[in-house]
Amino acid sequence: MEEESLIERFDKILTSAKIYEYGKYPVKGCGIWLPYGFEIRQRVIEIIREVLYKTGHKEVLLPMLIPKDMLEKEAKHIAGFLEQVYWVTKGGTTKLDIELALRPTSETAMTYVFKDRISSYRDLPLKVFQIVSIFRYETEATRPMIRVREVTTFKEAFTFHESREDALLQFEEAYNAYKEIFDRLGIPYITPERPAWDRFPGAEITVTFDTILPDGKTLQIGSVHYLGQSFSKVFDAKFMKKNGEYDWLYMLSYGISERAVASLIIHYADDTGAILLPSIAPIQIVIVPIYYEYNKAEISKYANEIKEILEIAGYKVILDDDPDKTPGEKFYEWERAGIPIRIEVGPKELKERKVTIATRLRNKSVIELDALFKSLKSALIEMETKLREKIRNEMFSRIERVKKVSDLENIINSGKVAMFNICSNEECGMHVEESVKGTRFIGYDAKQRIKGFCIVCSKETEKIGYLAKKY
RNA sequence: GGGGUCGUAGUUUAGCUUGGUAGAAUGCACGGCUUGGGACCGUGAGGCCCCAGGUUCAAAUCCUGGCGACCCCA
Repeated sequence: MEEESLIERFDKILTSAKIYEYGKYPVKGCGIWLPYGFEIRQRVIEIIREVLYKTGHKEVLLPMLIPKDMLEKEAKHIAGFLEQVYWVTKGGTTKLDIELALRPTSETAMTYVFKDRISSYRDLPLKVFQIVSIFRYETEATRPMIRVREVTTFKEAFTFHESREDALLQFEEAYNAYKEIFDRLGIPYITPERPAWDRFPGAEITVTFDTILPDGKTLQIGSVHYLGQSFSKVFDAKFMKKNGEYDWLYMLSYGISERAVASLIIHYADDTGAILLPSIAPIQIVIVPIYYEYNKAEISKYANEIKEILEIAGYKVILDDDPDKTPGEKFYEWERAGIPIRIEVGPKELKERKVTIATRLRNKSVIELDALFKSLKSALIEMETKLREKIRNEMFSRIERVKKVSDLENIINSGKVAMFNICSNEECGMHVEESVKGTRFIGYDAKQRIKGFCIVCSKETEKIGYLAKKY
């Protein structure tokens, strides 16, 4: 029998935990967020928003339709997207004079809108973002949540600056904001700076956040682009400097999509299903009462009592008192959904004023009701730290240091990402990429420096590069 | 973009080779009995067999095209 692929496994979790439905709605590359998945998505968005608000970004909302001439202004940009744009060509039966694109990304619309709202350096810097659907007619194989034609959750930020230096300072800030977001989400990552041939169309610098999935393939979960003046020049987006001269705006754009949710679910899972970090889980605790006919009322009362005190303490808790399901069935159901803590209360607990606490990692203990808060707190903290550390260690163990080009293939084939010294000569990067089929030179580590010699040309270098298979 | 595998009930699937309009498990509804790790018994609903053509007296089954899913390769 064929081994189950990572994507099939992922899809099963999405389905069995009732997070997301994919492959059923009759439009290729479109998924359905189910209520529970929507809540997880909301939690992720909440964290993204919080970090962006905190760092001075304002939220806006622009139209989804972009006129053809607007989208086509920046030549490299449109060239990069040409084959992936959905076009609205008719209104009813009337053919449109100017065709409208469903936004594949919003650089052009943002530049158009904000050029008239910025007239002086005093208006700068300006930092905005929106969370919207974007559309890309993917020609490659689509995949649930990680390669879709309607990206339903695209957080795209745009910033405008008076100088390259100022924009590059913001680049650092954006990088740090993204670090904070992914750190809080518990998604480990590497941050390569993309080689010239693999940059975002229209960008001068592209740094991405990539996570390495359990099969050794990387998934890009975030990106930061320095756009320079490429968009502001074609839209003639000028501002007046302090000295009275005009200059075009310097711009950045950076994005995160629902791939953040996907990587969470892929990283945090076991054979039973999803495992959610207590800090992310929409529901942290589920109470399962175990009652018999003779004591149903008492158990129910006890369970409700516990629920109330947990709610007052600020936990997100539900009581599953469905009389038609057995406790065992509930155990499995909530474990599949990834709820961190389950509390079981039955006659034994009632009699001694105790509760049973079971974690998603299947540690069970019986404790006094009086000790509930203390035990819960430590159980949640322990889960949170242990899980995060485990996932982080697992991801970094999928990176292998390589010294020779001839070793690359073995490393890649063993399901790992290769890491090596490499110089900034583009040809060396291309050579690495071509040395193992199906791989991409994903770039030069944006931060990490190690003294060594270029894996290709042996020139002395401090740069670190990565070769990987990509999703 | 190229190749492979596949598409039957909400889900997982049998049937396809050798044509005769479909069976199961699970889920769902109702009733009963139950409840400490996916209980059990009974009853019931649920299928344009992915779509469109073609071959045939007859197509889930054979042929062609399309749509969609998964995998591998560029």
